[in-house]
Amino acid sequence: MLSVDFYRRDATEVAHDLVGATLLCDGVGGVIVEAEGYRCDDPACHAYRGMTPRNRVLFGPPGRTYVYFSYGMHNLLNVVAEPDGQAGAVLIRALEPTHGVELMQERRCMDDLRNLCSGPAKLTQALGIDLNDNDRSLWNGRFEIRAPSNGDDVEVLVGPRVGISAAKEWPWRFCLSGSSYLSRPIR
DNA sequence: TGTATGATCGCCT
DNA sequence: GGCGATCATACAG
Repeated sequence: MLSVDFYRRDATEVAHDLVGATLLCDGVGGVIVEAEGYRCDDPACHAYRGMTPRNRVLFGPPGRTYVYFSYGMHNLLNVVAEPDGQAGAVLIRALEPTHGVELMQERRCMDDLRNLCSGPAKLTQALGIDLNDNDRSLWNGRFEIRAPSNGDDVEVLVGPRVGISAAKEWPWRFCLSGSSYLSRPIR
């Protein structure tokens, strides 16, 4: 189990270190194979233009969920991560399904493991995450993030983030090398 | 009160 | 590779 201090660091560092960890929601989930960091000094970060009702959780303590609704139909899951006095988060973009695969297949209406959690909106659908899961603790109840087991050799590839219009080139997307469960390949 | 805009996905060509 | 779906949010007037 990761301590709160793990999340009390720069969001880009936390994003890097979350690759290889296991994310579970009510026991359903898998290994994080893709994550992106968003810091408060970053034009693509929701916290960049100050606090609003939607993003207020970004300004609260690290180690909580930030879920928001996008494109009129998708929920996206973040983990709040920042040093004291800042605001930032890690977008969880893809999982390798390992726990509760059948349930995820039902929710996604498909069997293909590679398509179950290979995108930020796919994985929230597979794990049954919606706006009600915003601002939840990672230590009480529904959510759990387990560190990679000791000795696991995690090779992480770095590249530009996906789907944003600002700060496109900043290399704050982190992927598990060789994974076939990414939302898209990394160059 | 009105309008533009998405940290996307899946289907179409 | 292109595009439509579909609506909460943010911000301007």
